[in-house]
Amino acid sequence: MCARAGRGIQVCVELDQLDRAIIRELVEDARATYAEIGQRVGLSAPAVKRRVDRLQEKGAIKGFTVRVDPAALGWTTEAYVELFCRGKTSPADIATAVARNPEVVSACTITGEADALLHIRATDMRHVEQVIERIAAEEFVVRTKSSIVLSRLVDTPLPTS
Amino acid sequence: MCARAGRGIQVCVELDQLDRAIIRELVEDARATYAEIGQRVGLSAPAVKRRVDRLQEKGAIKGFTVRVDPAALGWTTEAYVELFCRGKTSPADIATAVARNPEVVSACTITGEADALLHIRATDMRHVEQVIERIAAEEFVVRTKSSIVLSRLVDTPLPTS
DNA sequence: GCTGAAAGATCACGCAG
DNA sequence: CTGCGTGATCTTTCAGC
Repeated sequence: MCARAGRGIQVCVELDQLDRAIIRELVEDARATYAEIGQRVGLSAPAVKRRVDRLQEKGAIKGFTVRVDPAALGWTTEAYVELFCRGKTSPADIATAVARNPEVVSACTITGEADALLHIRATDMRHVEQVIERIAAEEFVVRTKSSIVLSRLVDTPLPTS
Repeated sequence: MCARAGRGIQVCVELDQLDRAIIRELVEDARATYAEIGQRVGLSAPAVKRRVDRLQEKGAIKGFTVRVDPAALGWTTEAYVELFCRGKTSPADIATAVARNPEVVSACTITGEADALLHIRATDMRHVEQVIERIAAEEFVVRTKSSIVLSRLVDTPLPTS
């Protein structure tokens, strides 16, 4: 994933400072015009477009989307669920089981006592309960441990530095 | 946040099916043209734009961004950290402390044994350790419990239903 | 990086439920 | 009275060079 740049400095997929500046701008406002972005980072509009296209081809930019307020769409309740699985459960098993539940917005295998951690968004507490029940019913799940989110303090897709 | 609609049915900030369809399209590709979105949802381009503007004013749409591959930017390591705080620690205290660390991409107070759960993105394991140390050094933090992410299975901003 | 042709955004206006 | 569609105009994109 990471390659060695000309000067011998470790750089990830060859992103220079201009690429990073462009991405910063796009994270802020992905509908800004190329001319506007170019002005901020010191490039012409076509140059910005070429770099954005290249970043998309390289996979650094995976697409453009909209920042939505979950509450406005009715997703007012969220929970984190630790999954304790039996002996030989593969990440793939967990992935397929979890993929059947659209309410699971994030899932990963982790170190520690639990095997996986899920992040669930639901419409209300009853809905959360239903999702947890459905997941707990999977044959490889031994036990679950849930934490309801009381208040969200931070939510950004990436570190802002 | 939620208001009562004409017929007495509970609707969140008055989003109808067309608004939801438009948001679905924008989540998929926020750089799609209004004409293209209009074609998919059965509206003209100006009508789509008007609705998008209105959704932004209402706060349902908070902005447009780019989906970035964290690994491409060097954020290859992630961890979840449970925070155990002393007696009377307010969410605001946690928020301000956590805000000093850009590596914390998500933070919330939760039910259960721990008081808060943080999601950290870092460049490597040493970096994770540094961030945890810095947070653990906060005066109100009694103890932390960390889980390193082994492999990410799911990562979407919102439920896809 | 610049330029020109093609495409999209945006606005005012007229019209329907 | 709110909301959609149409057509004119202005801006942006994008492929030459």
